Amino acid sequence: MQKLDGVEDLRVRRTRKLLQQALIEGTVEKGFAALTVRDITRRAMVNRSTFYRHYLDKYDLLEQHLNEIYEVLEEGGIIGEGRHEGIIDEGIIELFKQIQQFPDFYRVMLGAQADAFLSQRFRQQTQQRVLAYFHQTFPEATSDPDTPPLDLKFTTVASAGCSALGWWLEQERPSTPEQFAHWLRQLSYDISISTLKPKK
Amino acid sequence: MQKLDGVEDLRVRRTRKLLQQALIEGTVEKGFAALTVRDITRRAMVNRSTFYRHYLDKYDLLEQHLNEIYEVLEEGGIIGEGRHEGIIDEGIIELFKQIQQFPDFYRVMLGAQADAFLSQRFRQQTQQRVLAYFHQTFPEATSDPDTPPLDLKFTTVASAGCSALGWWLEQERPSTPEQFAHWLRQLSYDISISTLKPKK
DNA sequence: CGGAATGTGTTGCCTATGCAACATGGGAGA
DNA sequence: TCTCCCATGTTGCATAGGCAACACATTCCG
Repeated sequence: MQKLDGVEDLRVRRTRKLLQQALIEGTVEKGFAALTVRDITRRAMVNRSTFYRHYLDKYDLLEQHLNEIYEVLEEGGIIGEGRHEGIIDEGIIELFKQIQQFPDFYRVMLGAQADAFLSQRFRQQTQQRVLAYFHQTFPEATSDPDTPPLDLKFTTVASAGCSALGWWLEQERPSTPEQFAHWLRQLSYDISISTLKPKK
Repeated sequence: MQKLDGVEDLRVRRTRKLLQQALIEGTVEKGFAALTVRDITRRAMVNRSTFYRHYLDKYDLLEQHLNEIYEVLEEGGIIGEGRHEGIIDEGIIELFKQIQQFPDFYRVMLGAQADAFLSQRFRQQTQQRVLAYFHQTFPEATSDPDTPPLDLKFTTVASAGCSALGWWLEQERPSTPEQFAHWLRQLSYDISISTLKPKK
């Protein structure tokens, strides 16, 4: 429906935002599994039939919400077009500042009381994106035959990043984004990136 | 437009709620005076022209929001039809529980950094309502000629109640609604109500 | 077992809202 | 002073979304 300009209509953006918000809040309250489409639409003050004009079901809503989150990150130059160092230092710092904009979202995705389904989904997506990002950035990279395969390294980095993020979100007195980015860089750089030879 | 059933349309309720919410948040951020209709509608994700389908201007929005808040309180039996003791103990306790549902609202109305205009408006409205309530509840009440006139007493109670509420909202470790209601009862009861002779 | 209750998807019609354009007015700066 | 800019209100037309009703699947309970 209205693929092209429909996205620009204020009503469309508002409806989708309300539904996504209700998805997160609802998951916090009763968990993703127990959440019905009715619950979501009631909370969002959106008619149930309207839900189906945008999404196939609650899984589709989740999926699209994830995608839009990633788009925000990519537009911010955090993943994707950015410079290579970008993802290591300034990029990660930017990421964390972004995260502080959506605290509920990330808490449900990664925090201590994260929803099981959402958390798994998020990590899967993140792994895929990180893999794609590295393959695009270092298209012909190779690693020493003695070391683990590249994909294993990337996957490990992505997973470690998610877990570290979850830990960070739960700290009482969180360290600064800068400090945390530095730690994360140390943790991940040696695992995988140091052995790469960027083709550029 | 659509006075009767229009109120029931989900879109209408949603739009009004979003605008009222944006009013409060916007006031917190930059103050009521500096807030423009554009600011409000942008934040609420509502078209500016739609704003004027519901409200005359930002003052009208504020006025109607106040009225709806009071309606909620009255529906809850806190003011109005309630028993006389209602407003003194159980009623006040209920009121405070209600208040904890709209923390932002009351903080802007009464808290330490309250907006000057909103705060004044709210106190005015509250005084009027309290006056009307007492006159309706004790239609023929009289007071000792040596003591201050009834209206002065009522006004004082209303004002004191607002200030006490503001104080309560700013406490780090807020006392329970029950405890606070008890204090407030002691403060206000002797001022005015103790000398009344309810007609009913 | 059988029925009541509840959730999921879907459809057609009506309406609230978005959008674009306009006139108006006030404030800031050359 | 004369612009330029921005906020306010207002309007006509296009459309997203509300509502009601439906068929169907499911759970639950006597």
